[in-house]
Amino acid sequence: MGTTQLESVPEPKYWHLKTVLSEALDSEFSVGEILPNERDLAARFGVARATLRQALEQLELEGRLQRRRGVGTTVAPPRVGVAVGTEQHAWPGAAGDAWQPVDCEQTIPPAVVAAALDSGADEPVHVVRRSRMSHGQRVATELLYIPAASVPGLTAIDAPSGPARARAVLRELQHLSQESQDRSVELGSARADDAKDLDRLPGSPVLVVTTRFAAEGRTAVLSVATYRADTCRLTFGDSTGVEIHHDPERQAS
Amino acid sequence: MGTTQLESVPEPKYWHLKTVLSEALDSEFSVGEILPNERDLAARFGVARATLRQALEQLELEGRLQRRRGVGTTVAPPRVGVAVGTEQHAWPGAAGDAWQPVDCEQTIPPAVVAAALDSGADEPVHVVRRSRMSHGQRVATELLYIPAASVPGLTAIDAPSGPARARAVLRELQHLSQESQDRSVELGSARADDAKDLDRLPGSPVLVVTTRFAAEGRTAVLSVATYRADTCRLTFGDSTGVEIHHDPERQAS
DNA sequence: AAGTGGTCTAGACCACATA
DNA sequence: ATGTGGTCTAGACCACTTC
Repeated sequence: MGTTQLESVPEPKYWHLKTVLSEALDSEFSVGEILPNERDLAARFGVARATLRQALEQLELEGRLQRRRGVGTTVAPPRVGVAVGTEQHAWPGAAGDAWQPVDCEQTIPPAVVAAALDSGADEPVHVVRRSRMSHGQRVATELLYIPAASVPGLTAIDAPSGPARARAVLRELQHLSQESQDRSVELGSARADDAKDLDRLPGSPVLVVTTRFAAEGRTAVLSVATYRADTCRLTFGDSTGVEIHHDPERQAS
Repeated sequence: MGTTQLESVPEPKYWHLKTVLSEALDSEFSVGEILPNERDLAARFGVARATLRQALEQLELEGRLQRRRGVGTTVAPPRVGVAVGTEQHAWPGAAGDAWQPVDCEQTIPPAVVAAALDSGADEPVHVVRRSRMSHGQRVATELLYIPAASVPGLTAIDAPSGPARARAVLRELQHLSQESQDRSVELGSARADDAKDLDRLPGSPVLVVTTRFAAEGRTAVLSVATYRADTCRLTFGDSTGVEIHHDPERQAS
């Protein structure tokens, strides 16, 4: 065929825009620098603001940009690696883990959680809330579901709620001997309360890490940890993790 | 306070819409069923189509819906758990792994990859492309970057490219003795070629699993695997993984 | 040809942060 | 008060699948 292949599959404007912006970020901007506002940027590229926003959204999803209402759009630092797989046979709350107890209450868990705990559906459990900092920033919140059977020695002498209670529950947990732990990671969107903790808007993308700790043949603890997907790279395994980000579309030649 | 708290923080329409739809999906629809089209749905809820789409986008992100251009919107099955952390000290291509070699070529890697391989920036490497099926569906594509030094016994007698070549490279890899492997997981958006492999549109959310395999004190293989974030739940560790999805916003009472 | 989801426009108003 | 990003509208046209 002697004919020239001219854009038989024209790429969407926002996609092209994203590529252009991405290259500009690499070459002309430095971390923390603020970009022109959306209206100006849209005008500069000759597109509607909604189209420009579609490109910005993807760049934010990829961790290249950070947008804050009322403030502006800034160039994001590279994602921070947060270790998830380390403490192999330790319980939550073991010495030196990265989490900070926030609160604790005793309630009936959601149906899906009760099922995973294979406890009765109406059985109340301890729910410990913790948060995790990294590089001076809140990167995750966690809910720990702990059946009463997992902390038999727990007394009522401590405060019925609050950080002190949370620490008491976790302390009691250390007495169990752990058999195994299963972990899974999936994409989710932040619930209202998690979003608030993470300083994001509700619905922002998060990585949900669900861990089930087993002891004495049953599920002793269920942890649901919610990490900011825009700023976090979850690392597993032996060492500190690889650092590969935003693969350029084309290979260097 | 005797006053009634009336929506001092009114939630966005699309957020409320998402909640309503989510509940409808739980109670009134079954997996695979097709929803009314976007124009009808928008009219039914009295919102603009763009607003309705914002709700649908989030539900798709959470793996509750599947949308296909020209076809319609269907209720998605629960996410499939795909094991990522199993073969602890095995190389890619070891007997019984879940991957299928697709192609192989020898090129200069992107700069970020070259850096992670700590090889010279202009050093060509073998790039093996593989794909992974699960439950009859393509769930991931992978690029393996393998420096020539990692496969010293490789001969040129096989085809210079194609699946046969890929298998030859992987076979050669098994001779090395592995020291460690690091893994990390982060959110990304599908590049054009990956999107095609995964039967998604470019830019759709993916989970990028980067694994570095070490041998003889250096990086022997770098794997960048791209999983469909809408359909996959990545599982690690001892067993098959927990199954918790779409936590209802409020706890059961 | 008809129907679907995907892209795009040119506006408007709102919530939030900052000065 | 001003400026930012976030939400929302009512259209239009395009790409794709199916009939």
